[in-house]
Amino acid sequence: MDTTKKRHTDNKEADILHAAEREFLSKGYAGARTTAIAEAAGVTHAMLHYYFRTKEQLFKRILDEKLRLMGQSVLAAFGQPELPLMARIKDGIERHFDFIAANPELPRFIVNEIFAHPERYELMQENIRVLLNPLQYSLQQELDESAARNDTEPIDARMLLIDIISLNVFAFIAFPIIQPLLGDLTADREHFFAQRKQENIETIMRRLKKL
Amino acid sequence: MDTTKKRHTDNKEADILHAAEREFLSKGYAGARTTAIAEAAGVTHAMLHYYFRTKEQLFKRILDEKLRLMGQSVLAAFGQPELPLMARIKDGIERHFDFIAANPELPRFIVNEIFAHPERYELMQENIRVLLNPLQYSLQQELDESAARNDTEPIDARMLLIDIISLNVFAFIAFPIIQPLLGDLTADREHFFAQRKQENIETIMRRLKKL
DNA sequence: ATTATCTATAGATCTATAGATAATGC
DNA sequence: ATTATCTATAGATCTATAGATAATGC
Repeated sequence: MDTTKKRHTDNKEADILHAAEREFLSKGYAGARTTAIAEAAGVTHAMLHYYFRTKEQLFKRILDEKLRLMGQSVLAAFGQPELPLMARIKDGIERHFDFIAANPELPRFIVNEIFAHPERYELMQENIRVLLNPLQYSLQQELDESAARNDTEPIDARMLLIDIISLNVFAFIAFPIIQPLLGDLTADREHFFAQRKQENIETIMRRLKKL
Repeated sequence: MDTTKKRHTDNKEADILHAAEREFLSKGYAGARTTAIAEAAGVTHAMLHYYFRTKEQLFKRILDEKLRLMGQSVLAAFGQPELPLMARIKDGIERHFDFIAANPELPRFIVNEIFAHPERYELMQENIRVLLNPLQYSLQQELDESAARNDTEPIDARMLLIDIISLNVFAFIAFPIIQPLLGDLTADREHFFAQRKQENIETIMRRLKKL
């Protein structure tokens, strides 16, 4: 029947997970329907509870996976130790931007669900901290050394990362709002985001530049 | 009974609107319950439908008001025509930041509900465009003149506004995510956001500075 | 024997309305 | 007479499970 998007495998558990991901990412926990997930997965509704027991447990599987993915994306983006500092940061901005561009629903999903239920986040916090702390410290050390050499402006590595993530993420999150307001600028979606990427690099490079 | 947060007025319609705002802003449309709104407003559930007919209509009242408020906040922030360009932009960043700080739930709410149902946005689009277009054009003109005098770097006004809004909004949206990761930095919430405000001003001023 | 799947339905909400009653404004 | 309010309930979902049946692996 539906050979279009979600061609079902012979693995119903995987089909359910895949359908659940799409449903939860687009509708959020409260808006998602287990019946819709079952239908999209091409299984009867009872199967969903057979494999995952409850809606909450199925959701937790998806959320945890996405949290880990989000943390790793930051790590992967900036973990190019062979490059000199400024090139490494520029490269990191691009990699992180590309990751968000490939997963534009992710930030909204995570931000919302953690806001709605902060307790869902508790178990993952430590994992993500362990993942990101080394990056934070090594980046801070490099920034300090570079500033000591008068190559760049001194800055807190955490503030720099928030700057980068803010610039990279927000345009994707807010696109449905700004698109109708900026018709011509956003008419070509690809081109608009290519411009945003360059703008973000330029903004951060200037933030670090010694004047 | 509950003299704490939502002391009810003698105006039940206003009480319902007030309770609906809190419920919708914190839970979103899908997560909000009309029974919870009625209870918080101290009215019987049927009154909600008497005044607003449906959940959707009540929601639309809140969403439209918030959309208008969000648009006006940008206009109000940057509409200080007596100041020279750079001072005006710096002042605008601060005003806009303070508005978000006073309404930290607003961006998430708007962004989510428009994403979930873009059609809800259609009627308001034109209003907001009319509101913001003059700002965009006058700002662009000033930026062009300033760049022509070699005082600042040339930039598209829309890109600059996206930069500012990204930086100002994202830390509030993502606070529940980053707080546990940056324990010491975010321990004092007020202080953290005061730092963010200065960081955003610095970043944008440097973006515009002629090197 | 165990695992996977289906049908049918319980039980819990949630939105919405019908219809009666009380309050209010001429 | 009109507007505001309450009680009671219809009707629609939605999650979850019970229990039967089919498929699978030794």
